[in-house]
Amino acid sequence: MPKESTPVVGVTLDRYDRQILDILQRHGRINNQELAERIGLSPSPCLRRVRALEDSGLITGYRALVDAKRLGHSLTALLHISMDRHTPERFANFEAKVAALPQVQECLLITGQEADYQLKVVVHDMDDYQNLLLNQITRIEGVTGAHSSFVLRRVLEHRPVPSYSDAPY
Amino acid sequence: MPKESTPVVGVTLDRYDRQILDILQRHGRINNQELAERIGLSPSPCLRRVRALEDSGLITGYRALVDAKRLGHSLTALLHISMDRHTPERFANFEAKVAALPQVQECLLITGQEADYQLKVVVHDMDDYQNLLLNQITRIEGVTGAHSSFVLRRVLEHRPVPSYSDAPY
DNA sequence: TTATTTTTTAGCATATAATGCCAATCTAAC
DNA sequence: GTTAGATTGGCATTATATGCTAAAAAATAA
Repeated sequence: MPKESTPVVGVTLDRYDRQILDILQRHGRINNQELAERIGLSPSPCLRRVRALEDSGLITGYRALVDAKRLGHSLTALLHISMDRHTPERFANFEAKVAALPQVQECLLITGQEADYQLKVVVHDMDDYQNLLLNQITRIEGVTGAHSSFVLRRVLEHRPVPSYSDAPY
Repeated sequence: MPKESTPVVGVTLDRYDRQILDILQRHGRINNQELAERIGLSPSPCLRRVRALEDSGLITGYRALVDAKRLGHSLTALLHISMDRHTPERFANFEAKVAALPQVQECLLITGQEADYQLKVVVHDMDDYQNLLLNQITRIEGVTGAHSSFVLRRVLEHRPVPSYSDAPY
């Protein structure tokens, strides 16, 4: 085990792996040759490491980012949802209904007395939002409350998860 | 303009473009040949369209997704921050300070009386969180309040932005 | 420290994919 | 229908990914 390696849950990363993760989180479609150059390895071991990170499940996928506003979705909202009862059935049903709504970008189960879920939704305009909220979301069984915040500006988004080396231990 | 096209702010998309956007948002590293097959075009026009979507700014980038938990970040929190004054200087300073913290995955300026910003942060454990909150974030000039929610489970994440055709108009 | 084992690498050959070009096809307007 | 413009498919070329092997590096044991 190299001295610079980082033992984590089932994975051991050295500085090459950390660099790969960092670069791919910023430039997900970089080709293997340039990635290899940037981390200071030749292409073949570099590719082997990328494949290993994918196979290990540490890299879970790749996504293109699109400009939602330019696609016509000018409104992004955070929706905090409260449920009446905290039973697995209630939750499972809610989650299935929400998963069927393409406007829902994200759904997190969270702690807190004010809400059980936070949804992030994108819609065309306020009319669409009202329709989504009143006709879709609040009609899901068990939903007792909904509180909306609107995103005025996206200051930071899609930032890389820190490598362990960023942490102060 | 083809009959199936979708006029948006400065962009006109037909079904091929919409399919490309949808597929690349799910499989950001798919190769051009397979992408071309899936949308029913030959590779060369397919690639030309992808480049056009990138050049137009509709596709803003690509990201690898990593499993934060397996990287040692077992705690994800949503942090709602209130500011004393809503001046550009206050905001700019806060945003710069927050951008320097690698644990901050996302920072959104939002509406609402309870908070001005929502941060999404990932940390190793509750000790780290406490340290981040008390020693870093609440010490930023102008921060008057912070309220934390913790993410219990990620139900949905990184979903594709709906193509316009998903909308009911 | 030195010898031995194990792991990882670089380089090359081969397979696969991306890119640029052009004739043919399709679309939209007249 | 006819024409003008845009888009496509196929091909040649260039670039990249992948698999293999010998060499190098790292880890382990003596």
